[in-house]
Order: sequence, then structure tokens, then C-alpha cells
Amino acid sequence: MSNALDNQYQPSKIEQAIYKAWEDRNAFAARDADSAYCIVIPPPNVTGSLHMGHAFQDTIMDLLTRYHRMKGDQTLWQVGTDHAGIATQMVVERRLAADNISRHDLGREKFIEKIWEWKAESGGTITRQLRRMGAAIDWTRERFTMDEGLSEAVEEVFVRLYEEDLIYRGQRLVNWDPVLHTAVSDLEVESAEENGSLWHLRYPVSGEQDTYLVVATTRPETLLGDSAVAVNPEDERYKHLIGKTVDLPLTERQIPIVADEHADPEFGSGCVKITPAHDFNDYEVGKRHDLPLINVLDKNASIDLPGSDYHGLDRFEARKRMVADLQEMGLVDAIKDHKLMVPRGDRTGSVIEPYLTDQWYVKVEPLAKEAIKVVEDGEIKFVPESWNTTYFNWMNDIQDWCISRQIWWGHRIPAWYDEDGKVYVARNEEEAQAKAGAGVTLTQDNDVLDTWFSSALWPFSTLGWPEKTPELNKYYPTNVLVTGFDIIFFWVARMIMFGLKFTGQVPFREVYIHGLVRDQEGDKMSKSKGNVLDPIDLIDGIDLESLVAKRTKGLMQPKMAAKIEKQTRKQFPNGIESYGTDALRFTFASQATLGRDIRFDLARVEGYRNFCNKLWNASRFVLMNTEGRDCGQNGGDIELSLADRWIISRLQEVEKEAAEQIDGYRFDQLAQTLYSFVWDEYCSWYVELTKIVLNDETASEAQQRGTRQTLVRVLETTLRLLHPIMPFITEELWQSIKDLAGVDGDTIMNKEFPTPDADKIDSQSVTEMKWVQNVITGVRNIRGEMNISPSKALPVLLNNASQHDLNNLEQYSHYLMKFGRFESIDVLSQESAAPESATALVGSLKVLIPLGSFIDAEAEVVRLNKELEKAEKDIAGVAGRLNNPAFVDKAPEPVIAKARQQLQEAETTKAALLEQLERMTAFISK
RNA sequence: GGGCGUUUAGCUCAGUUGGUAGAGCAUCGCCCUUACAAGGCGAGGGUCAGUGGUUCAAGUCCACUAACGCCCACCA
Repeated sequence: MSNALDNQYQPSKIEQAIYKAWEDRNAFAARDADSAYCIVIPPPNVTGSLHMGHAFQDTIMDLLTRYHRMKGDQTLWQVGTDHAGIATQMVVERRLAADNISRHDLGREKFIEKIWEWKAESGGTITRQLRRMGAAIDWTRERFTMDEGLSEAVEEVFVRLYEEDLIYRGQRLVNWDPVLHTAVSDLEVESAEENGSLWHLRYPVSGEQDTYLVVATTRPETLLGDSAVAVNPEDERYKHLIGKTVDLPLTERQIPIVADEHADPEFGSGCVKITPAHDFNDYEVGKRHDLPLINVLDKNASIDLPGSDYHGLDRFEARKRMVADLQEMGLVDAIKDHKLMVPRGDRTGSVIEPYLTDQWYVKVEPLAKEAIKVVEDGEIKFVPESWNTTYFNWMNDIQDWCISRQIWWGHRIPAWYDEDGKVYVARNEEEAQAKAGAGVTLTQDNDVLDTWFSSALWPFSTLGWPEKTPELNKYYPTNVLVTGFDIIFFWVARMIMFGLKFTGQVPFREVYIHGLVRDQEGDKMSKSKGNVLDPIDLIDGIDLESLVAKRTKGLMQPKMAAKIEKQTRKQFPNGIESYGTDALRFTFASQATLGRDIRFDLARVEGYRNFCNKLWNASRFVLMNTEGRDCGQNGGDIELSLADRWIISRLQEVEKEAAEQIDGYRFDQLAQTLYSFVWDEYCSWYVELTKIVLNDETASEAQQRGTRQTLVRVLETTLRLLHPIMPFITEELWQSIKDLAGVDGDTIMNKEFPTPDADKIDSQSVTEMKWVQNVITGVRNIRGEMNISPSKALPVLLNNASQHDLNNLEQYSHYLMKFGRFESIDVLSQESAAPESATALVGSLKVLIPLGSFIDAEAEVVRLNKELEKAEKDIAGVAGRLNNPAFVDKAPEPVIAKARQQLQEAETTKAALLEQLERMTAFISK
């Protein structure tokens, strides 16, 4: 970290070096304190890589952690990664498939070894990327869901739940993924409307010639597993058939006609075929009527009916054949187009099959009850609050959670079977053996647990549970969970349930739910659409060819490549510039509004990169004017100017707002507050005004010292305010100026977050400063409208000056002269003495610039008319209100007073403008 | 079928307990003024999706409508 600042901000020159310095110095370790602050990261997939959603989320978590560290809390941002069972297994399987190897060729043990190898190889990607984001993480505490300790927690939880009958094993209909050959939970099934058909099939009524019952189905191939036909008990058309049987086509079986509410007389023919082994509804109907479960599919979802013509056929092929056969037999009544909801596995996209298997379940209802209560009672708060509804809706109607998966990568279920199939659930094989008795041969259950089972323990398993560790004591319950709405059910709800169950406490006090990061068009970013942005590319920049290559590589549908390439070339003709981490983080903060998705806009990143540059250059200015000079670090008289007092006063207000905004999770407002303070107040006004003192040879040592001190100290404080959002640039600049500001410390991240001092709020200086600003802005406006060069010094006359104006003028004329670039200021003693001029109004004060070579009377008339129009519009609005008796009668006094004042001001303005207009027109006509 | 969200300047978005609309970017004009052209100064631009209601007063509260989006749900 050098002291000489380049004259242009170049993030690449500072960011990585600073991070390394922090890490080398172990600066991220928590500092001991009484109060604690803890956030656990939603663990990303261990072999994944950082996407925009992560970058956004990480920015917020890091911002909060850094803020609390600066506030003096003992902070822990607990990070780590998730083994992501199915996702990771699929990745590795795909890699093996490239060499024509299946996992079955390798066998379970070898395959798992391969996955660990892959983790070792690619597992560092995401943590490297987190470092690039500037994340203040104590890396010694990094955890992985399949670490030994976390795995013990999983076993402990499983055993305890089993012992309390909250985990059970049973044969149920599950969502079966025929590609993965595993059960998945309800949440892993995504239903979407698709075009299909509704087949109306004729089932001959047994023993009756030419009498058919027409059933409507979207799944004709499951006919082979039908065990009844249901009609509504109230349906007059079929009442007489209840209790009879039909001859099930394509089989030798006869099945009963039963009465059940499930059959809707309005839908289709009013008759439903009942296939209890292959449909969730039918399963329930089957239970009510004691119907047999006839399984006709195998784990690939092919027909499994040895001896049948359809045996071994894929379900969709079987469907075709069966329909053709039925048609031949004259048993197809009609085929109608029909839109239906098709359930697909979220990983494979294959059609999910309801399938009868043995699985492990968590009985969630008793857990959900407690989890609902803590949110109702406000022990856990969702931010924004509207997510409560979503949470309650789901929790109130929650189904048991199928937790077993027929895959290999994950926590193996801690259950063993003896030769008779008797199950022993235990923490480990020894314990199981002890339960079973010596000499009994045990085999462990082959299944592994749903990944979300271990994720549900994350807030306490990472802190050492089930051991009673100091970390658990210190940091649990954690403070806030920062996450996306998409995993409220998968993760948040389950953490709450398990947290309460096993620690007796909520896992976190608040849940900050953020939106999704979308592309500029508002589309979800996805690899297949080729609209993904890599946060690292925004930080480092990327040339067009590399970007195109990256976006078109490894597509599932290679034919999309051309389209993606075209679209990419159009959107980024010059690739992407390097903006740096700080600009990216500031962008995320500025877009972090509550309850809304983010449309990611590159123009904004550029704007905030420019903001970094502004801050950088302001700091250069400060350095140039304070380095090697006396800034009052060692005492000495200090005299503060109006500008000094004003900026210090404003700073107090900004400090107050900043803290409130962070505490309220309004990072967008925080960004806005700091941006405008730095740019519009510190740079545009304050820095400019300091030049007057700093370049004034007649200024006293105390005045110079006061200005230098204020210049550097306000900057130093501002850097601390900005640090949680922009860690790198603030550290770099802070290192350069800290000595001048009279502060010490190794790193800005351990300095206190600024807090306002009420004594430094100086409303008088704010008022007087406003006067100075108004006079200067008034003249600037005339310059702008008249196209007068800023370098041209203007003679200025003041007319109708009040005592108050005269006082201000006496004190601050040097500001006006230099900053306003006035040639002279003269106060007119008599109204009538004013020459023809362009006029700016500051309250009742008239600031005049006499007509001359650079002031055009006609242009002034145009300008005055514009102003007049505004004034008249104001008057119309306010007068309208005041003339309404009801308003004067009922509105609160301060509102009325304010309106009266507005009216008076507007009318003063209007009168002055009219007078000027008159003079101008008279002048022109002369 | 339920539930939720969004609709404000050309674009992306703010707008706290109702007091008469703001920012950034883009646009237009003038400036290379000794921190910064990734800059300075000035300007233009909005019937706050629509209708109705409450109120002295509605972008803000209520009801309905429309469009878009998301979540949940077994209609075969």
C-alpha cells in the first residue's frame, strides 16, 4: 500500500494486493468482544462457481459483517460449502461418461473416491472467487457438510429423531426420477403445463354385451395397473353400475366400479380409472376402497410385467402401442387435446413417476408447529415481512419429508439391517452391533440422505454441535440469514424446525430475503440462454472473443451457440471493461431494495466505477494539500470556516442516516446517501471552497490548519462509512491519509464505524451555506442559459438586500468572488439605481448581472418567462389550497403555515420577475 | 383454483407515519477552470397502469379492473 496515488483509479492495481495483505496478517479473525454478530453463509455447492446471485448475496453479508466488526462486535461470517448430493454426483457421472465409464462400472467405493478427487480439484474455485469479492472471512473456520464433525451432527440428529418416532421408514408412493433412479422430495419436482391428450377409453362392463364405461385418462399406459374405476356417488348416469365390474382391456382382469368423491362428474366422462400404484390421488382412493396396489413399472419407468406384450417397453413407447391396440379393438372412444401439468425432476428434466418404494421420512408436522410459532411470535422476522405469508402457507400444509435418496454421494443413512430385515438405527456400526447383539450380521442401508438434511443443521453444526463449544455459546442463535426466496422451503424452514428441535432456540433472528439477479432484459440468467455474467469478468474485464467462447462452451443445446454469439456480440461489442470489485459491490448495494428482483445494469456499474474514481481523485486533492503540512495532528489553534462547519455538520447527519439504513437493510438508500454526500456535497462544494482558503496567502495559520484538518478528517470518516460497501479502495486511501487525519491502526476494517456527535450539528452554518449556494447557483444558471463561459468573470450587483443578506455578504463575499468567478460585487443602495440586468432571485435578494456584451436581453426575456411560468404554477397550486376553506379549517397548523409561506415566496418571486420582464421588454423596444 | 409481487422521467430504480414527485444513466447546450473529461456547469423530460372511493389533501390508504411476473395446489 503505497502513498503515492496514481492519477487514475485502477482497481486491478490495489484489490488483490490488499486482500492478500489482510489474509497474511490474519486480519479476518474475530476480535474478542462481549457482543457477538454472526451470519452463516448459504453454503454453495462445493464444486460450483460463483454466479451473480452469490456475488450479490456475499456483498450483503460482507457489508453487514464488516459494519458490525467496525461497531465492535465479535463477528463471525461462517462460510463453507455443501456437498450437494445429486448435483455433484451428476457432474462426476457426466465426466466419467466422457470416458464411457458408468458409476456402476466403478462400484460405490471407487465412485465416491472419484467425487472426492473432483472436490479436491475444483472445490477451491468458489472460495477463490469469494476472496476476489473482498469477503472478510476467517478461512480457518471454513466448513464442508461432509466434514467429520458435521457428519456426526447428521447422525446424531437422525438417531434422535428416529428414537422420538419423528423419523420412520415406510412403503409409500414417492416422486421417482427414472433417470437418476432415486426418490426426490416434493420440492425437487417442478410442474409445468404441457400439451398432451386426454384419451377416452372404453372399459366393457363385465357380462354385458356392448355396454362400456368410458374413462378419461392422460396416462393410458398405466391401465395395466388399474384396480378399479371410480364414479361419483351422486352421478345419476352411473349409479346403477356401482358394485359391478368391468373387464380391464389388454388384461385378463376384472376390476370393480366403485363410488368415490374423487370422480368429478363435470370432468371428462365422469369415470376415473384408479391406479393406486402410479398416481397420488388414486393411491388415496385405493386406500379408501381397499384396492390392491399393482405396480407395473420398473425403476426406469419401463413396463415391468413379465409375460405381457408390453414388458420392457419404455412408458411412452408402451403408451403408443397400447393406444394402437385399443384402437384396433374399438375401445378408444375419443382422443382430445388436453393441457396438463407435467411433473419433471428439477435436475434431470425427466418426467417424474409416482412409484412405490421403501423410503425414510421425517414426520414434520410436530416440528412445523413450533417453527410456525416462532415466526408468529416475532422471534424470527422476515425482511421484508411479506414472506411470512408464504412461509405460513407452506408450513400449515406441510407433508412428510422424504429424506432418503438412492444415490451414492452423501451421508449414508445410519441404519443397519440384520438378516431378517430388522432395522437398527445407531450413530455408528458399533452402536448398531451392540443393539443387534454380537454375532448378528448387519448390512448398512444403501441410501443416503437428502442434501438438505445436513443443510438444515448448518447454523449449529458448523459451530460444533452436538459438542457444547464456546463458538456455539458465543454465536448461536445467529443474527441474520441472508438468502433468496427460492430456498425458503428447502432450507430456511427446515433450519428453523431442526434448530428449534435440537438447540431449543431459533437458528437466526432475522431472515433477509433478497431478489433474483436478472439480466438487463429482466430474464433469468442461465447458461442455456447464454446470458450469464460472471462477476469476476465484471471485476477484471473480459474481451469479446473470450466472452463469446465462454458463453458458447459446453452448451446442452449446441445449436443455441450461434444465437448466443450474435446476441453477445451485439450487447458487448467491446467486451466488458474492468470495473473492479468495489464498483461491483456498490452496484449490488445500490440495487438491494426490499422485495424486488434486480435487473442488472452494466451502466450502473460504470457509474459507480466513476464514483470510485471521484473518491480517488478527491483523496489525491486532499493529499496534495495536506501531505507534509500541519493538519493539526499535534495541536495548535484551529479556526473553522463556514464550509468547514457546514461539512462537519452534514457529516453528522450522514453518519446517523447510514447506521439507520444498514440496520434497516436499506442498502440502496445507504449507497444513495453516501454517493451524494461524497459527490454532491464534499466534492462539488466543500472541496471547491477549501481551495479559497488554501490558496489565500492572507489566511491565518489557524484557518489553514482548520481547513486542512477538516478536509482530511471528513475524508477519513467518509472512508470508514464507505468501507463496508467498498473495502478495497477505502483501505487503500485510508492508509494514505490516516496519519494526516491523526488516526492510527493497521487497517480500516478494525476502526470504529462513525457515529454522529450532536454537538457538531450546526444549523446556522447550514443556513448560511445555503445562502452562498443559492447566490452562486443563481449566477451559474444565468451563465448556463446565456452560454457564458465559466472562465469569464462577471460583475455582480445586489439589489433589495436585507440586513441578513448584508451580513452574509460581509462574511462570505470571498466565497462568492472566487467560487462564483465574480469580477466585482456591489450593493445597490437604491432600487431605482439598478441598470438593465439579468436577474437571479435568492429569496427577496436580487442578484444582478448587468447587460453587456455577454448578456443578451432577448435571451433574458426567454429565461425570465420560463421562471415566471414556474412561479405561476406554484402560486396556482398553493393558492388553490389556501382558498379552500375546508383546507384552512381542517389541515394542521404547520401545514397551513408552510403553504402560506410558500405562497408568499412565490408571489415575491413572481412580482420581481414581472418587474424585470417589463424592464427588459422596455429596453428591447428602445 | 388459491397466495404473493410489480406497474412512477427514454432506461434502471427510490419515494419512510397521506401535505402536491426524486436519483443514476441516457438526451441537449456551454466548458480541456491548477483532484478528477471515468470530469465541471446548466437545461429539458413524469395526467405516478386504469376506474371508483375515503380525506381539506392520495404516487402513498380502501375497493375493483388490466397487464406482466413468481409461488403453491391431485382435477383424471
